[in-house]
Amino acid sequence: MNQRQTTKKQEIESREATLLETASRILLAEGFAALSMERLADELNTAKGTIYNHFPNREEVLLAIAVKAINKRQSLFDIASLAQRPSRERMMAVMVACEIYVTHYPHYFHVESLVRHAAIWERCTEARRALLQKQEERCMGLVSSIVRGGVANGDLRLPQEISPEEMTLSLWALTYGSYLINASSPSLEEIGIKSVHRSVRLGCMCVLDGYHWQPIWTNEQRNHLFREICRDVFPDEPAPVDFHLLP
Amino acid sequence: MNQRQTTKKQEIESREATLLETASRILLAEGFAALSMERLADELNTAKGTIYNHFPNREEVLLAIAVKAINKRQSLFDIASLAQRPSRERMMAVMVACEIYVTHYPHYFHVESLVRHAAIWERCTEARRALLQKQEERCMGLVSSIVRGGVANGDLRLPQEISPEEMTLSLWALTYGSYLINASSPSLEEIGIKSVHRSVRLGCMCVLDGYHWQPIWTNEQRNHLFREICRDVFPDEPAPVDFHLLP
DNA sequence: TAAAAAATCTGACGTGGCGTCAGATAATAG
DNA sequence: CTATTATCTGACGCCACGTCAGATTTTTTA
Repeated sequence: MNQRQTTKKQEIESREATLLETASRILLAEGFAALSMERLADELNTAKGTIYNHFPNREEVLLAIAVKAINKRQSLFDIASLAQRPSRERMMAVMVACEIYVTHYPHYFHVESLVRHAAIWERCTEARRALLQKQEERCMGLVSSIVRGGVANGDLRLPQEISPEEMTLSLWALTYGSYLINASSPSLEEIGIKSVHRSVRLGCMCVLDGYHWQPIWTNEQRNHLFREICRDVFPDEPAPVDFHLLP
Repeated sequence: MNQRQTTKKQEIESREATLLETASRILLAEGFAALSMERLADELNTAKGTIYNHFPNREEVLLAIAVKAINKRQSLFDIASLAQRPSRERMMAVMVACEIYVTHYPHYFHVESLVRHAAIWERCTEARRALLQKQEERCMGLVSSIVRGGVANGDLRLPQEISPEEMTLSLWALTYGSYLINASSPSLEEIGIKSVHRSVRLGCMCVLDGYHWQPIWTNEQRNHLFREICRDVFPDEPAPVDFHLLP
């Protein structure tokens, strides 16, 4: 009896997981427009009403995927910030984490940005939105902690008027902005940008150097460390394509 | 006869303008969801079919607004890059242009980012998309030209491996990314970011300083120049709120 | 100026997806 | 084995999209 009870609950729970996987697959293969509740119900061999038992509307399904996405991102950031390395290398590990995320989980990145649009955001429940916000803040917090760590042990002397959070925002904006622009302007390469990844790396390095975060590396050192971090800090993730920082 | 001909054509043309104004108004006041073709037809006292004579679908109306938006942005960039000032000040003028754009034409900024999403982008005609792309590239080009100018007269010595376009991308990504994050995370201020404008200014300055673009300014000089540029280069635009760069 | 031709406008119509809900079915309790 | 509760179902009402045959207006032609 008790066994059956859990069996039923498990069935419902596992359906939710399958549902999100199916939705992700459709989204990745055919885009947002193709993701209809009818379609989802069909593919899951269930009725539309059942889907609505799990999510109050279509947008909320998206948000649920976005939550999975940010959890993945957070786990990558966690690994990066726990690396036993000097502060600046930990920061580089976060950069590597971003690159892995964007390269190997592009649909996650896509959903994360999609879900931020008012048309979608506004239709979601406060509860799930809070979930996303909290994780977002936690990700930012992890990066800010690395900055704080750098300040604490003297690798970095942040100007009085700049908080660690503001430095984090700069780096995140640079990264996020670059990948968004890249996603929507396929012609970037035609106008002199060889690789977005390369640009993001150079841009972030410039900001870190700009604030004199020690040690300042040569290009050779950067490349070497980049590969080392891919290998040692993220042994379980396939390494992102290694565009050389040097030409 | 000829007079009448032009009269009719003018009517159609002016309708298109009214249409876009009405659409902008709805969009600004009630968001994308509220912008339906029915609604547009109603407000213009015309039939739905007539709207479809102008635009093949709803998304294309958005894109048309985005084209107006980017034209505005381009005109601001034009003014900035034509200023009779040292290269680095011209670059700061572009930063001011961005701030004016985001502050005083927020709906334009919003539409520009909205239109980039695949769900909308894909449904638009190639012709109009090309229009937007071209203007986008022109805006990037204006900024790259300022970088080139700085290199040409020795204010800036760009590292071998970095093209002017890559530097432009960094600055643009930092700006665009920051404002997007700000738009979708109203809680930024709670986590230590006093003002996005301030963060963007500091971030861009850090990049410019990072590449040693001369002259390097003190905070006082930055603030002073910022106000001067608002006043002298953009006398026709209301100045953006002047958050001090210093605390 | 009047009739014919062309351009433009119109709104009813077909379509498709959203979200609901009364009734059917299955699970659990007594 | 029956009653109660939980879950599932799919037909339904609704709304907005985009179309198109026919009405209306404008332009051309004679």
